[in-house]
Amino acid sequence: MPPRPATRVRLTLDLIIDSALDIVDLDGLDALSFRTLGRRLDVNPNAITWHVGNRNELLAMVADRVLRDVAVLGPTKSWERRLRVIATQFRSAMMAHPNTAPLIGTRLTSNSTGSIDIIETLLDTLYLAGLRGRRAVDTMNALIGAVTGFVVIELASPPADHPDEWVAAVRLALSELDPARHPRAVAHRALLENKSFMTRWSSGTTAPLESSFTRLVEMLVASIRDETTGRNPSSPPTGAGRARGLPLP
Amino acid sequence: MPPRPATRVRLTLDLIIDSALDIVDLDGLDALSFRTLGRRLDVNPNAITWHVGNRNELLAMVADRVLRDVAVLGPTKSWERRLRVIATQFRSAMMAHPNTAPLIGTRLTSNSTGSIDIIETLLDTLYLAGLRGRRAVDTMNALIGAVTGFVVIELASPPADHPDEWVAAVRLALSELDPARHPRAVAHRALLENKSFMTRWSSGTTAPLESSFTRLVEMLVASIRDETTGRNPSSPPTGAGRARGLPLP
DNA sequence: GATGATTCCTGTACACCGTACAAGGCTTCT
DNA sequence: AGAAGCCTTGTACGGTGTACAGGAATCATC
Repeated sequence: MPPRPATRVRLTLDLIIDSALDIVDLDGLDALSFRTLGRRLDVNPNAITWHVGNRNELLAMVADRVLRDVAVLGPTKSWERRLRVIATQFRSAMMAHPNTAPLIGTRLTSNSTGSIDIIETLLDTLYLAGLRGRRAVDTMNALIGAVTGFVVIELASPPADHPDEWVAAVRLALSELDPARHPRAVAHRALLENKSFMTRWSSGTTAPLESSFTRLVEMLVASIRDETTGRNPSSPPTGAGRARGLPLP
Repeated sequence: MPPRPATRVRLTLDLIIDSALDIVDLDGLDALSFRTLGRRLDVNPNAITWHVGNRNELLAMVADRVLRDVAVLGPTKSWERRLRVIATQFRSAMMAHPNTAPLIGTRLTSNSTGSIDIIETLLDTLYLAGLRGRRAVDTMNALIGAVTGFVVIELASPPADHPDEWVAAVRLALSELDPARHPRAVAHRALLENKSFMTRWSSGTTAPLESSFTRLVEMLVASIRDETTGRNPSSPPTGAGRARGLPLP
């Protein structure tokens, strides 16, 4: 190992955030401290404090970094496709850094510049779909809350303490279901095992709820479409037949 | 103030969880530590450790307590009403203890007994609506994820450090919107101010997104209804049959 | 009722955390 | 060269979770 170089590398906010994100990705949110970060950057922990001011602010910056490139898309596609793209874009961004999910779901703050772009894009898309005014804003909120919320919960992490016995407990509870008390659950058992909220033992990282997520997006899109249909011929709903499960002419 | 009674009050799990929840409700999640809890119960902190084993497990217990009584309803109502009731029930439960939102949104664990009941109720309700098998499970997941996720994010907390200047920053960003770059946002500014994700400065505790939440629930319900009532308003793309606003039996 | 085991609680100790504060080097401008 | 700022280090403090050893209380059993 070479001795420390004569000229120190200057610390940058970008460098700090990148390293912080690396630590979180690798070892989880709890592993991120000024000391670990300082060790990784070969720098006194307080140097980092000087740049970011505060642990909370550091976490906010990390969260912003994760969501940086969501919803920058050209105005090309139909509103349905746009909504789908934005939703999956967001999910992909979070899936790339699953350990940051608690950050996104927990704090109100978010870099104002980026979020305004998202809002603009969403409002414009909903305008395209035929929604106006208060209804458009409410719909946008419903979309944002549902999609981001779903993914945050999908990525919730299992208990770090005694994972194995916890897995065993969940499996046992599922296998011991009483057909008299929980007939529906019994009937769907195979579909529930590790594949549904509350009956899974893996986080979305290793056991993604992909089909449920697209189902959610399709429900939301369909409800907008059905509501505004009649005034908007724009797109012959691509994949609508599959989504709605109806026999199409 | 009377001196400490001769016979100590025995510590109970219930007592511990109640006190923990009190602390969280009053002073937030960060204020909950074994020491504060021990002080409140007039007990050595390690006594609590003995009962709960672990901080994480304590938090899990608190989360379970909050969601204890969700979705225990008679089989009476129509499936639409049932879904609405469950959704609002859940939201009310969380609103009663907003500071626990990060817990619910962050950890995978949940008391298995209670959650099976919720799953049973939901599956049964969706069966009533006409959904079967894999599709029913996916829909259930979509509902759970969307509803709980929405509320968790709605209750996300503002930065505790410098609240005032942060509020000012958000307001400023909103007032400085460039009509050229963000026309839709400008047009809806009044509807956005503190009333939408990313453009609000208060958490859902003081500024609930009520109308957006009911909008979400209605979208989800409508999409199920339109999908399963098929037959009569079907073939949406032709525009002849409006799928919206028809009163249902 | 005495005895022994189990349950419940206290005390102490340790490593780690965020952060406040003083002081030192380095860069850059004058 | 000197001054002024930015950037970094060192030290210290009160707080955290938790491991561990032991004391007290309760209970079961003889």
